[in-house]
Amino acid sequence: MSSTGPKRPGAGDSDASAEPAALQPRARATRLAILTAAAEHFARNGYHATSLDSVLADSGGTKGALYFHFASKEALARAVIAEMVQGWGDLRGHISRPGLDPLAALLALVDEVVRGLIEDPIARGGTRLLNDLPRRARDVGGHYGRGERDAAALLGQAAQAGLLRDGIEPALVARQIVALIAGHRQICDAAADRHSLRQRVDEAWTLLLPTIATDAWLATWRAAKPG
Amino acid sequence: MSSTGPKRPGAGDSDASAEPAALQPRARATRLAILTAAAEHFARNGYHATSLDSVLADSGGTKGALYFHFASKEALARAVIAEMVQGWGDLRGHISRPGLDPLAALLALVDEVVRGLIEDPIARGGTRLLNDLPRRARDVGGHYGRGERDAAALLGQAAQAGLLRDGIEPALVARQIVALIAGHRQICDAAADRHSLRQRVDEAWTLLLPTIATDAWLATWRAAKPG
DNA sequence: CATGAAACATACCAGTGGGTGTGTTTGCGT
DNA sequence: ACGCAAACACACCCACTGGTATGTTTCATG
Repeated sequence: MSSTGPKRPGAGDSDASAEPAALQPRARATRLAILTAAAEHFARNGYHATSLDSVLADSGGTKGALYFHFASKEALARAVIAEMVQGWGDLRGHISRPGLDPLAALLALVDEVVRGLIEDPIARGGTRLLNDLPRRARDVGGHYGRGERDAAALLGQAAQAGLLRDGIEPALVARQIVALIAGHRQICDAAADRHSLRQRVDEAWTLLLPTIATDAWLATWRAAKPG
Repeated sequence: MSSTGPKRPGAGDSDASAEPAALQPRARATRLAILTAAAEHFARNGYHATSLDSVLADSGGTKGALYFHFASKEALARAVIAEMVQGWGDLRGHISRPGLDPLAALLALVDEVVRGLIEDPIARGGTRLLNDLPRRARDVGGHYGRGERDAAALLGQAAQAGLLRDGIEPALVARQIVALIAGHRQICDAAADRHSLRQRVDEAWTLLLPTIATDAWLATWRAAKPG
């Protein structure tokens, strides 16, 4: 009971992601192992159906290691989401290439997101947690809203660059794109066939792009895309 | 242990929905009360976070009543899904009005589905269960696939009636429509604002319909729709 | 090499929740 | 009225799980 013990990073105050950044390399490795194993279990069985014991069995860690790094199961889940969000943030810089118009950048961004939703356990677990976590524990609507704003920003730049048809509202289209991805991911997940996500999103683009983009942009795009 | 007891409808064989249809009116009432309360809890907290004690407290029933009608918690959840699916089946007949072209019928069908996703606890709980239920317990991809086939059928009729533009593939568009609805529902649910679902789906139509429907159909549609 | 904190390991606890066994009421046929 | 099954009520069980308390190892630092 005495508070003479060391202030453990996970059991600290109530902020979501402290990340003391003073972790020894071994600690970072075990933390990542637990986080990844947890994300995989969350992606497969959801939040409540995932037991910490099973996660620890897969990760090779123990209860002590877990509760040293994370204050609770909920904090562990939030850490998975935070890791996913950070990955999406890093993705922005990874996309920007010179000579890439805003619309093509949006295409590339979505492609990377889809890639993560298929391959990356963190992204797969995180997206599922957005719906499985109890309401108070998830930043309500914040993550989807951010995706919508990011897409709307790129679409706004595309509109100013004259790449979009007249009357196309960036915010509206952005909402549809995010919903499309979320919906297809959900359907693929329900069918246990997440690899078909790429094809479904490609089909969505073939239907959506002629609606929003100018003929000139479509011509250059069709000329540039493989196949 | 002796098998002299009555064969209880829920605890019967392994088929999903026996529905003995010989239930006394009181039994049907309690069954529906439990089913509805369970659907509400499933919709709010998901499958695993829902305790049978809490739904029984809400429904007024007891463990005895529950396990008389349903063999297990999983069977209860499957019954909610089955009820939702049956409601969607009945919806087909409820839509068909004379003088309604296939495309308008699709619009009406989607509108009724959206209405159910906002108001009907069975539909709200059932859709959530499609993702929360363990994989073996949910008809993998069957329900979404059926929605896609239904939409594709109506779009096929619309194409044959000359209501769609050239080059529009019914199956492809149907997949996008189902994904759109599923995605928007998911986003609205995450934001705890399910009433905005109608507006979001309306926005999707304003973006999608000009792409797939002929100008003639759009003219009559814009003339007929309120507002 | 001593020392204290960081980074784990292990045994254990207490609440919870799905499921069961048995008793009790309701309703229907005769 | 009587019997019997349907339809429920209630007490109980126990496996499981998140969390904790305490002991043990690793590592940086002087």
